[in-house]
Amino acid sequence: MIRVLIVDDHHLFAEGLKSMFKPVDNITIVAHTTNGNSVPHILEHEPIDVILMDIDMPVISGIDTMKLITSKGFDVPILVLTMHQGIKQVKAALEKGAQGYILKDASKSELTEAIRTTTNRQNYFHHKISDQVFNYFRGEKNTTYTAGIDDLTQREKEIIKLIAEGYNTKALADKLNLSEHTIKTHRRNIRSKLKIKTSAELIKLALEKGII
Amino acid sequence: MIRVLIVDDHHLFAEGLKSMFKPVDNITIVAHTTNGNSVPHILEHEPIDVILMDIDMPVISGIDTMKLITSKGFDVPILVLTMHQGIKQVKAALEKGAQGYILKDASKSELTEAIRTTTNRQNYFHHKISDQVFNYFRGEKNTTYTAGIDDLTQREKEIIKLIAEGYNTKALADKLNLSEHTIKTHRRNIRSKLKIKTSAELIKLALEKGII
DNA sequence: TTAAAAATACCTCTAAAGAGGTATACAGTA
DNA sequence: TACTGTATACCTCTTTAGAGGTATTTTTAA
Repeated sequence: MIRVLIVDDHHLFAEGLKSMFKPVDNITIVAHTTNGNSVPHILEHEPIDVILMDIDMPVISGIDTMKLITSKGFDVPILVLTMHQGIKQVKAALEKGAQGYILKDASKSELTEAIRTTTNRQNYFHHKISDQVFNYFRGEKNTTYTAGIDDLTQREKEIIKLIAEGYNTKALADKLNLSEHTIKTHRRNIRSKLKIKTSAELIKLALEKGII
Repeated sequence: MIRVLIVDDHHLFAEGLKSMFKPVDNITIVAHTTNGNSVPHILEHEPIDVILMDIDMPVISGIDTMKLITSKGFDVPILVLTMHQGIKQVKAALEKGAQGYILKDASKSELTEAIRTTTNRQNYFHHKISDQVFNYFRGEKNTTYTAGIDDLTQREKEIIKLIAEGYNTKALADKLNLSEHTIKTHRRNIRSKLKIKTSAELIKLALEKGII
């Protein structure tokens, strides 16, 4: 019997899945949480074969939850189950070690197959996803997309967070007790590292990549 | 036995609900469609006590589906079941004659109660919704920081998406074949509606609230 | 301990955003 | 019909961001 943990803020969805799987499917939902932060605790007390992970959740995102799980030393295959089919989310999930990616408009049989496949440490990608990934890598020279994000310093990340809150250069200088020149230099370095031109782009990237 | 029709583009969600209700609940999902346009046909051939209606669907929206149902002369109570808790969607649903409104993060018992209540032609509103409606009619400034988001027009949302991609005013004007003046006006209206000052804030809000 | 990385700071200049105003055309609705 | 919301467009003005330099101090890692 495959023991599944669901991490999803939508109760109904989780309850629905719980009811959907019968003993004959050899799949059972043993736990459900709406808060990714509680996942390590669950993993300590309950044997879990695979995690069904939503991405878009209020307290902590699925991506961050995956980071948390890895940092705590757990090694459980994660099947991302979400509505989002954006290439950026897919990529972020892959980078954080997701074993599979399936959309919420999939059928039961597809989900069953996905759970079985990922539990066995094999990759599963819904056809809608794999098509996108294929096209993406076909159109991309080199994956410079994440390039730079890991180069960001703590100070730079701190500034990004404040920019997202609406701080401008002057306000940042006041807040951090720095000169506006310094802030400008930081902002320039950030733009340069991430290869973007506007703060709007910056915040989008930062949110998608979990910098914020 | 309450006979339910689900209109939702997410297969898994519908299948989950189908499995969730047991005979003892006195509720049964007799039909499921992902396309609102097929609802009249289903209603002609199948006795339905209540419709579970999603709002955000690709071919035809839940709101438009409700209009369609009414225009064809059908009189079936509709329980809106969606992720959106924006006052605008709630308002639109109410205007189109929805009997109830419940969110996808509700529990099974809440959904069961909602189905029973709406089937009996009584209104059901999830507490998160009724709170919002109450505040709205009291004329309160949206203390929940969803302020203004539901007031955004399609054009404004389109522009927000492009801003997040790094388009500046001039690039937007080119892309949308508008004058820079028009773009500036749109940007100003967006900032005004969302009560923010920078594009960075805008994108953060937009991503968090699912506008993008 | 020295070299590299990070954080700090200053300079000039142009491009863009933001804040204020007003106004017309058009669609849908009461 | 009149009203409302939306989209469109133009005007001026100030503030901010962005792009290009260079350079010092502090921290961290080799």
